[in-house]
Amino acid sequence: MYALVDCNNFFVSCERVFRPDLEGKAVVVLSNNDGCVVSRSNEAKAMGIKMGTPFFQLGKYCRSGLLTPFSSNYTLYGDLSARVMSLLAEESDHLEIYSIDEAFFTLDGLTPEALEAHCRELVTRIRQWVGIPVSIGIAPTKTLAKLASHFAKKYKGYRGVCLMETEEKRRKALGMVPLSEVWGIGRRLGPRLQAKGMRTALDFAGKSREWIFEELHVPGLRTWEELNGIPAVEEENGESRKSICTSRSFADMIEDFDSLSQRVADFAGACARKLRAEGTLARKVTTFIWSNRFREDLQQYYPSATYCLVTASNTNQDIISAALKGLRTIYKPGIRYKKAGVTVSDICSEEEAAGVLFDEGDPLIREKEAVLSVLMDRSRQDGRLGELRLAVQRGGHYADGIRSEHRSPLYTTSLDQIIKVY
DNA sequence: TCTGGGGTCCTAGGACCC
DNA sequence: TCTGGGGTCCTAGGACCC
Repeated sequence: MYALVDCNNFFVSCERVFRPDLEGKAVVVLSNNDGCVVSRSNEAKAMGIKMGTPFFQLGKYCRSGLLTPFSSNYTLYGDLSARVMSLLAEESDHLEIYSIDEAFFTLDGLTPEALEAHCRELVTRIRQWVGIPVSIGIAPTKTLAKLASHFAKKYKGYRGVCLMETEEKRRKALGMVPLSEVWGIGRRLGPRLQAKGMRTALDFAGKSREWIFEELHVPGLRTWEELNGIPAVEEENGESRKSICTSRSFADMIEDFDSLSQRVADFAGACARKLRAEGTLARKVTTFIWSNRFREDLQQYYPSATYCLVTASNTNQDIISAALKGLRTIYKPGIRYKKAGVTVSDICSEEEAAGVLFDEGDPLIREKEAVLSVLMDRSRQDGRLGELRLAVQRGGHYADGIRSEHRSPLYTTSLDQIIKVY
């Protein structure tokens, strides 16, 4: 049996940990740039505020005090997530962290009832020790466990834990769930299947294997098997990411090459830093720039360019210069750009990168550049020095210049704040 | 005025090989 | 005049997830 732990309204719950006065009130957390709603309290959901609503449309609620908005504070959410996950790690045999607010785990040698009792205890403990409300679903496959956790969240009677262990419960649950709420059926597939007369997850699970494969191929068949109690979703090997992306929308549109290249250099620098942090290197660097897709009156343009390094690297110099080469090939004057980003891919470990046959670089220079990148990392962390960076970079935090007008303090990770709180 | 960011997997089609 | 068969690898685009 798989258990799925899902933190309820996670970002909002994180903000409430340090603002208990907001319990029972309508609260939303906004995306970067204070762009749109990405997390809602139950009260905000009840007001009819949808996921993804542009924040500027909620001005009337905020001004009248009916709604409290927060800019996103990922340092805070990451820290509280780590606390929840470490608690779960202590209490389970095999924990698979699926996202910032979700994790699967198994427990060997327990009856379903004992597992359910254990999960009830966990719900209580996580609420007491970390302050975050969670729901847990237990079922024979991950997709069913996800469904069970939705039930646990939706119906108070479950007291946070829904066990779906029998065939009877499975069929009953599937019959109640609209198809589009199933894990793996998204906003395209849902309507498409509905048009074919399917309404609930049970309708879908009742189709023949052949029909599903013909219509939906491998991914659809996986979902179908999972709903029918056959495990088909593998664990993701979280060890090595296959790509790393850093991108931002700008508060204002950018037209000139120099400003854009400063941003791209900073995004590339952030990608290089993320590579160094996990001890990997990349061979491909993709630069992309986007015009403003909401401004139909302006010319649209969404180009990207990939530059392949001869030798995999994670130094600021290599990644930034590759990203700028890409930018030069796609930049077109006269377009007003709203967003840009850099993705590094074809990622390998240091051992794999070493011993390349046709290595064109000078090893001594590479060594020096690697040392310089490490010094740049340190200069960012150590406020005394000021930030050491390449002249082409804009500097400061790469997220500077985007709106963040409702940000909460770094309650758990800034020493000043920790002293205030305690 | 203001509309997010970061991932994964699969498939089809093209380029290339012998 | 007539022009095969069987592979692999890469990429772009589309679907999904949080």
